[in-house]
Amino acid sequence: MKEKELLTIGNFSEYTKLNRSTLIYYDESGLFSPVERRSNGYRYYAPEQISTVNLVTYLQQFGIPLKKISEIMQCKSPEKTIKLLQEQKNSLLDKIEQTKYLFKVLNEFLIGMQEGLAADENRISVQHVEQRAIKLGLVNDFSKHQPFLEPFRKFCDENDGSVLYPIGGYFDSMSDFLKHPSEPDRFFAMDPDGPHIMSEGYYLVGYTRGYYSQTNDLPQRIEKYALENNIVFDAPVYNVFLLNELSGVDFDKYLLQVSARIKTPEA
Amino acid sequence: MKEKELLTIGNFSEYTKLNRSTLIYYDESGLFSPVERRSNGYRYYAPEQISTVNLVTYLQQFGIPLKKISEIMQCKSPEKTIKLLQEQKNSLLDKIEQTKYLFKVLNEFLIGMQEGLAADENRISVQHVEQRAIKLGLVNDFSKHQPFLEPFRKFCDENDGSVLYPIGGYFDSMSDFLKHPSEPDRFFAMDPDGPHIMSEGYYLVGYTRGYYSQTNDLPQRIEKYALENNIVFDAPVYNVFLLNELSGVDFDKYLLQVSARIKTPEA
DNA sequence: TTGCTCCTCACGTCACGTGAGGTGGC
DNA sequence: TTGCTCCTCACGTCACGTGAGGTGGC
Repeated sequence: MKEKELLTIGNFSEYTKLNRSTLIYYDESGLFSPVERRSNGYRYYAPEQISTVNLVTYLQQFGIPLKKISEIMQCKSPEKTIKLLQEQKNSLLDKIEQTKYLFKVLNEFLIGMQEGLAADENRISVQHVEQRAIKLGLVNDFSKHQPFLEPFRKFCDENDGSVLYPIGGYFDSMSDFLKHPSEPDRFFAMDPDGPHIMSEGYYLVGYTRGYYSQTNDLPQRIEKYALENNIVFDAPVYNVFLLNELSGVDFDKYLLQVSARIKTPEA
Repeated sequence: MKEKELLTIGNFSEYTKLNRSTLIYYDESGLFSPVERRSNGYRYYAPEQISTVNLVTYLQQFGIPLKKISEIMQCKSPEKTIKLLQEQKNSLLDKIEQTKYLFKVLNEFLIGMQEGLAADENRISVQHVEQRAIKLGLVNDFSKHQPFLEPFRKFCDENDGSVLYPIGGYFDSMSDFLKHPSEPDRFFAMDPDGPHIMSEGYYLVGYTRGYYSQTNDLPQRIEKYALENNIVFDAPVYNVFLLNELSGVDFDKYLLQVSARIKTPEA
């Protein structure tokens, strides 16, 4: 009666949706074995073992490695297990937050790329820009021996090594930008949860192609355009690479967008 | 000047927080290589490559395998990349939902275990139970050759193989439970998002130890207790294993909790 | 010259998946 | 007897981590 209800590995695999090789692996590693092993080596599982192996699958999905799961199921202390599961609860919460964060980063990437692809890159023009949350870094110090590296590293360290949004350069004023266009006063991250804002309003926007930190003659072109069109700069100036490795362009053709805040034009 | 700013693998590893061996692996697999390779085999990275390798790290965290990342960064079609990233956005959303779900499952496990550990398992008693969301399965058919398996499988298939909450047995009435205590009328999952409810009210609650689907003399004990105490059963009856593989008890000592709804006692 | 860094194998790890080649059950 | 299922190796995969043993740079 009981015998008749035992399942071969093939059937058990069907019921549990686990691959044969997975079941064999679990058996060999001592994590989960069939109730019966015949002399010919055949494995036979009891129907109730479906629940048991389901439990293994859950724990695994909670992020617990098989070795630990083995320990748990051998462990004779429920208090220890509860403590471990409590910790796992917290790590699941962390994972949710982390994934939400990654989602927003990905979104920023996409927005940037699409903006870059749609950009009329040879034109300099006044554009109205919506308010946007960002995270400003501390003031950069380019006086050290390695102009680019040290400040950049510091900025990364400020966010203590955690993931960072696409990063751009920030200049307090147009004159700063003109003086040292590849040495921003600060770095900033396009973090939609950031504590600072890139304020809504009118910006003079221009583009140029090149590798990171290359600005070519764009600063001069922007300055000239402003002069010719009676545009008065406000502060600040933002630099962002909209197209880069991701966009299938060559490394010396990355698209830099410069947005310089201006005094509202009398329209 | 430019030369001076190149970084050895050790420095680059420090800046990027990536292990040396990871960088070597990326180089060997053609995913990401240093700008310069000297004749002695030394690798030299440009500071700007920090951004590049950061991008790799992002994509990886989005859940894209390295091989695909390689393709993306070689790919000359931004449209294709955008499409892929859009898909990844959706899969991140799915992952968030899935993790939230797992969090709730884990919580149910913990609640069950703690209830099981705190239970006064030799006593039968009337307990007030709060309302709880659950998911009821379809009506079981135990007439087939494999009494337990077929219905259980069907229940799992109803939720098309997705993760399931701790599962219990549901009986339409006390008489059903007494007639066939190990063949519930339906299965149910302790899904806090489930469409059904285990309604708030008074239940006669008892416990017994044994392997899955073992009820021992608990049905009779409950019946006797009810008779002696003038308790009138309402419907339904719920069976749940509170302590199992997870709790460090032997497999023949799992703790079954039976909760039978009763007519509100005149207190 | 010393000590540190870099190099290249080679092997380990985790959780399986994929055959090859052979036997067993109905 | 046929065809299907089961078995045991052995090797592959993915994304690295960890030495061993040796050379190079300052």
